[in-house]
Amino acid sequence: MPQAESDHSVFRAIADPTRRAILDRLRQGPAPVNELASAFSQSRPAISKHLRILRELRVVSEQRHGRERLYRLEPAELKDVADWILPYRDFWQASLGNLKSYLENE
Amino acid sequence: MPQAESDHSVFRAIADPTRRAILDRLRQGPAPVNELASAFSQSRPAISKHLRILRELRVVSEQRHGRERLYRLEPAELKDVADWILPYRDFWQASLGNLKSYLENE
DNA sequence: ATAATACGTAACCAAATGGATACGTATTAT
DNA sequence: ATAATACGTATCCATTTGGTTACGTATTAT
Repeated sequence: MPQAESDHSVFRAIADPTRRAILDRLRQGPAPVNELASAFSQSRPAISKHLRILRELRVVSEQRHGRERLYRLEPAELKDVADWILPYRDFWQASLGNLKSYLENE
Repeated sequence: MPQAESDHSVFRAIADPTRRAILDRLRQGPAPVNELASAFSQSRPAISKHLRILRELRVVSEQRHGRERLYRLEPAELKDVADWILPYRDFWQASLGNLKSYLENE
């Protein structure tokens, strides 16, 4: 039964490099779809699909403005990622500490 | 030309919930494959494939010990994720700040 | 009223993903 | 020497992913 339980977490959202780039761009402020599409040398529908995924996971919000749709960063959901990664921090800090000790020939 | 440039970043590695669970388990110490496999109700080869991906991205290391292979967490590469997410922190803190102001009826 | 613009969606497709089963190999137990 | 154990890998398969082109619709410009 090949079924991956279709993970709809924000981890999937940021797995794609294009979506990460979109989010990075949106950190500098909201943008309409065309601007994003022209920035990433992909077709506009492709970007639309990425935006749909980000929308459904609440990582961005859409605000219609005339015939444009402004996409805005909604970083709250990204906190899940930060929370997940936090405990690992101790580990690589420990590793760096060990390396430091080693280099200092302690 | 459907080619996603086959992203081999650590973001792909942690996109899968099983792999995240494996990493979470390894935070408590190294483990042989069978222990991991039995923990996740998947076939052992499936876990082996996940471990291969984590190995190739240097998120875990393998240490042969007799006929067992101990897998150990190597969290250094996860730092990329932490570094990427860091700038977003300002955003959701700002959002929380706004919410706080709003609730305090400022 | 008509044309142009700014999107979303549908349909389609190749490649990647994630799983299973079958098999091979090195190491330990008997 | 033989059997059991602990893996990795090969092969296969269904589903998902990420892209395309074609098309429809709402809004603005002429």
